[in-house]
Amino acid sequence: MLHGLHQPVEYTLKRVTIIDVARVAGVSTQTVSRVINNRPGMNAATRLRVQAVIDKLGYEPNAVARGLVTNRTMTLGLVVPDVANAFFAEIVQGAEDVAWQAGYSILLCDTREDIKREIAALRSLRERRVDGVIVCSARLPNATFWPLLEQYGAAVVVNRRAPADVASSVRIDYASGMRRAVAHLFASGRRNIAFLTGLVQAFGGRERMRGFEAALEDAGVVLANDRYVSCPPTIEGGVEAASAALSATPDLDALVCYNDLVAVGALQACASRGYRVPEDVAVVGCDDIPLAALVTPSLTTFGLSKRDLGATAARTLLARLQNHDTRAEEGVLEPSLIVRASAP
Amino acid sequence: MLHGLHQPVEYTLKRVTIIDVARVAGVSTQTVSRVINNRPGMNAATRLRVQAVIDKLGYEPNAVARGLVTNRTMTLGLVVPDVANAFFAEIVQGAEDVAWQAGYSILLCDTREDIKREIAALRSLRERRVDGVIVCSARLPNATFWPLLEQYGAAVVVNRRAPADVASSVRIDYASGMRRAVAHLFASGRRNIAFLTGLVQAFGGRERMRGFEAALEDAGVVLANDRYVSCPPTIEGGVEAASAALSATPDLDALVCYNDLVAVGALQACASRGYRVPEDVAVVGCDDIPLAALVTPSLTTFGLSKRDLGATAARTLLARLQNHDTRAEEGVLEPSLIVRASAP
DNA sequence: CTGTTAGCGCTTTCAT
DNA sequence: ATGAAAGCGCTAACAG
Repeated sequence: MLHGLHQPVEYTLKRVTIIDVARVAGVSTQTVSRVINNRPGMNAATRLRVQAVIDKLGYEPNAVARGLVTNRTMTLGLVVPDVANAFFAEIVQGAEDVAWQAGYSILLCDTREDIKREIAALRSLRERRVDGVIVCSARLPNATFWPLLEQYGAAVVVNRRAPADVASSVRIDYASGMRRAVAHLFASGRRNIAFLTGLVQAFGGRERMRGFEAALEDAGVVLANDRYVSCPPTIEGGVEAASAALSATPDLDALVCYNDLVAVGALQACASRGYRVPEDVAVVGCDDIPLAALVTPSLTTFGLSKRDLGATAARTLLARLQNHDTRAEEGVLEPSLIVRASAP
Repeated sequence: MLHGLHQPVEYTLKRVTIIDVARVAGVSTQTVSRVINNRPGMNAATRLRVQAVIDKLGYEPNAVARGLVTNRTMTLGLVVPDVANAFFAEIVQGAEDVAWQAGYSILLCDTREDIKREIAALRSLRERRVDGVIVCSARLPNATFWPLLEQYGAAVVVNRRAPADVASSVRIDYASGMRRAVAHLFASGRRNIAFLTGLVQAFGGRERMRGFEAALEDAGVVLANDRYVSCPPTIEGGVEAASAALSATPDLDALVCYNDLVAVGALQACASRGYRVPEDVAVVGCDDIPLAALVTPSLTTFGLSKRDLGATAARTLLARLQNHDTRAEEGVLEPSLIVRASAP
């Protein structure tokens, strides 16, 4: 085959390597390596000459080859159950931002709330040799979750507890937030309250329950069992649970909701049954998603920046990576109460 | 150093390699490689024996080493301007899902609407040797965008045109959607309309404008210049632009909006100025984001599943990768008109 | 059906 | 301040 004559562009073009640069610059590959890694102790003129060749040839370091020898990929795994959910999308954004600033990239796995896929994702990320992982997983039982995390040199779980030898943890203090939200209700004279609990098996659900009961105890209030209604954490779930609660106790004066979606559903149920919010019934949500400010009446809720949560998780992971630090951190972030029209 | 006696667990544990498996199983590394890659034409007993050793040792293939030799990382780059925006979050989810099913992982870059970061992301993904990229970029000018894409063997751009030798393209037919939405307005007797255009420099803005003008021409309607009001693509932008339009033309009977956020803003402006929607003024949005169904009155809009859009982009990219196919594809997806209360 | 040899592109270690 | 040699863990190409 004759070279250079009407040769078609190859589909997989051979890329410029460190060897090409070294040859053209008349130095060893080692010297080129020193330049691209910005290592000190080099003749300034040599560095400039090599850099010029790099630019001329359009050389780009191969991160895969580098990863093989250094055993670091500068990549973090991020596992979320549903990126289309604004809650997780913002966590992703916060984590990606911090990682990016530190030179790390994010391998994203959306498990679609599927436990099988969560397990598979954790395995795939290990094969890809990520330097660490951030995992948002509410459903996987500890007994299978923790051994999976232990295989990582560095892991951070979000909104869940983990033993210090397994992973670091960054979470919202739902208990405290819920306690203050319910206290706010009592302070404004509400007594006849019900709790739309969501599904209580997960960490966040249990924490909210703890906070709710702490607030009751603070106020010396005791509630019948039918004031607790479990429901899917969705608008539809909220509609149904609120309807059930109002049927059981028609003179209810407040609905405490698992999250803002449930609260929006509660708003709709109140409207369709002729209850005015907040005059007849106060409604409080949880998480402070963007929608909370946009519905009518706007929602009293508590929460914090999910972007901060993701950023904190990433910073925790990077600290562990960069300090070659083995001890786990526990970050518990305090949410703030946002008082709007639904429970003034 | 004595081995095995109170030896502390190393921070970076030496992992099991294909060589370890080969030695324990009493075969060559090649045979192990054949097993982990499921290659046909092997003695079934050998395969089983090797597999048993793999399981016992907990061997996990090193994707980095594999990537170095095969020149394929089974990783796709995905660049979006803002994952916290539901529009892009759903695209990410659709793309991730398709990629995952095909055994590919997603390296996510959120550029935060920053052109510099977009360029840097495209470079970083190249260094990481992704097999292809999906890029959502509205702002980067063609003159800098296209050369960047050309460096990739396979690229897909979303909601933007690209020359066939640069990238494939998957986009929503905004022009057609807008044309039908405006026709719907005319059909219900509206004549006195204004267009809150967003910022027109980007592809989507120009396409919407094309569709809007086509609808005018279809109906034989001519509009004064002050019926076009540009605005940021946000709720606040919509409030201001709608206010301006209603001040300029108090007897307006319809507002066509760049997207649903602008339309929500228009709704708020109408309410605060005493216009009833849809009795006095009809409002139509674009994109059909989840919020569109939740506001009061609910929003007439057009759009399609963003998840599908992302999935289509990923499928287009994978087809190119898997068929070693060099030719670009053009996917133009037709949005559907969703008639709700704001423009019945 | 299985083994041997070579090498992917880079950094590490040790010389010079 | 620079270079030479070795090897990271794996697969491709060929041989047997």
